[in-house]
Amino acid sequence: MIENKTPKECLEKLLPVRDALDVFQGKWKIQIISVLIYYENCSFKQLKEAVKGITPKMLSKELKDLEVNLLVDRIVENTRPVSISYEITEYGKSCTPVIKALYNWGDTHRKTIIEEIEKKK
Amino acid sequence: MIENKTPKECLEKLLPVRDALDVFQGKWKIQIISVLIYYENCSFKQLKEAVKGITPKMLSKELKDLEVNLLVDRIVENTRPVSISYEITEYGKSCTPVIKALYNWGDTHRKTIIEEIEKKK
DNA sequence: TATACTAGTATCCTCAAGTATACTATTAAC
DNA sequence: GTTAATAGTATACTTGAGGATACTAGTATA
Repeated sequence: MIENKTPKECLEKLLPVRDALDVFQGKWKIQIISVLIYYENCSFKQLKEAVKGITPKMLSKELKDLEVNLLVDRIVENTRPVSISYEITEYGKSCTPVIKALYNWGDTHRKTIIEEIEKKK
Repeated sequence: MIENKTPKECLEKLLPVRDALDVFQGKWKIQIISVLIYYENCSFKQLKEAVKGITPKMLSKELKDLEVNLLVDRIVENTRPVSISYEITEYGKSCTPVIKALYNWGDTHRKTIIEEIEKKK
């Protein structure tokens, strides 16, 4: 432990991280946001297909959570039949750096793990 | 949905994100890594205090997971009594951009939420 | 009228994450 | 030999995330 670093400062650095983790908690939210940033908007069905393995129940629940946090809009268009689309909000797009960081790390991590396995052979 | 964007490309962009999420899953790992990046190394007790709310059982389990993923080292020093410290590995430091992105987002998010509440008054 | 598609909801279930609390081994200091 | 500190482990429990499956409402189309 480095002595000039204080528990107080450590806690202060941790608080915003905890806030972010609260919002992104779980297996699906970041994935849904990623897909919506990629496509800008898409239907329930398209989301369900893009986020592999998610059940309609979870997708529905997670979308509601994301709406509450102002990251996603649910748009009902008055066509016939009504078409519903989910859009990333401007605010939702602010998640891009988080997703990019996760992408880069995940990409490197996969390569690192493969290297480790090769070494052990 | 933007037509020139393909489900295939979308999936490719999502895969590394999923890999990262797998490793960071849960309420505690990112927080532990954050603290260890801040302090570089610290004892079990210091970690327990820095990561507010974590129980020794969870901390112990999460540290083992992080060791398996090569992000953290458990160092036993042959002093008397033996002192044990947890260190972030060089590889573990590669999480820094992820944590910074989460920090920045969480910081902004808190301000955004406060603004929203003010608006509604 | 029957079939099919979209956008979900309803129900039941499992399991792992996380909590609460107590306890242990080792050593030091008094 | 008693108290205290560190580094955990043990046990019992709860809860919610997530999974599996089936179902519904609304509309279109053949």
